[in-house]
Amino acid sequence: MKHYTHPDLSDVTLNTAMQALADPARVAILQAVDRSESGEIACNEIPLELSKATVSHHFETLRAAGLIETRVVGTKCLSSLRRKEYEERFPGLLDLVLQA
Amino acid sequence: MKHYTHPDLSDVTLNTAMQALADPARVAILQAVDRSESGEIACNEIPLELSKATVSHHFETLRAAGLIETRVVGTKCLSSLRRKEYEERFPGLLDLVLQA
DNA sequence: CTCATAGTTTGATAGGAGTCGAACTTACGG
DNA sequence: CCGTAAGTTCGACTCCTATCAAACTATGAG
Repeated sequence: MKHYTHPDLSDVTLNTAMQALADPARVAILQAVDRSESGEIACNEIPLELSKATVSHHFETLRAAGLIETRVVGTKCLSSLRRKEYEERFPGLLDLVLQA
Repeated sequence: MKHYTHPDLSDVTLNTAMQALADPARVAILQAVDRSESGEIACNEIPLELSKATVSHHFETLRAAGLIETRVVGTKCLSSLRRKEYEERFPGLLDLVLQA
């Protein structure tokens, strides 16, 4: 379907991270992924009343900020948190937003 | 000159905090305050090439996000970090941006 | 009192970001 | 092979934000 690119976290600046986390919709997505059974979630499983286009855009932003990684499964694409790597890059930050 | 209002940190949302920290100029201001000798800094002592109006606006944003507090001394207004309170409200967050 | 200094306020402007509908692409299922 | 479902891309629109110049306010210095 598409090959997603995931940045090396050493290339992600604090500013990029902050901008990605400065939108309530994106934080809600991260929390939804966190609370999901499998740790993975598809775009259309997001508990937000937003259009497909908008959700897709938010996922792209989160991906570019190194917060999530996405793999293709059939017609779906499942996203999960890059929890461990992110903790090393920005200690405490991800937990802060997940527990908000 | 003016009476500055400082929010109760329990009223500051994570989103407000993130938005305030999502601008490089504001992070630079926080770092400048942090690195200052006295722990306080005036608007015109900021190492940024921005107009007075813009700097004033950034200080207001930081104040509204509970990151700094400002006191009036003569014609100057000196701002300092609300370090301890912020650490209680959003553990690790301020240190993260100061050390970036 | 007068002037210079520090910040704020007020428009005004330009750029960016979130949003959507619609068209497109890819994959699975019958 | 055709239809449906999941995401992406594109173009357009709106709103928010960073920015500045200029006018204003208030304080201290001479």
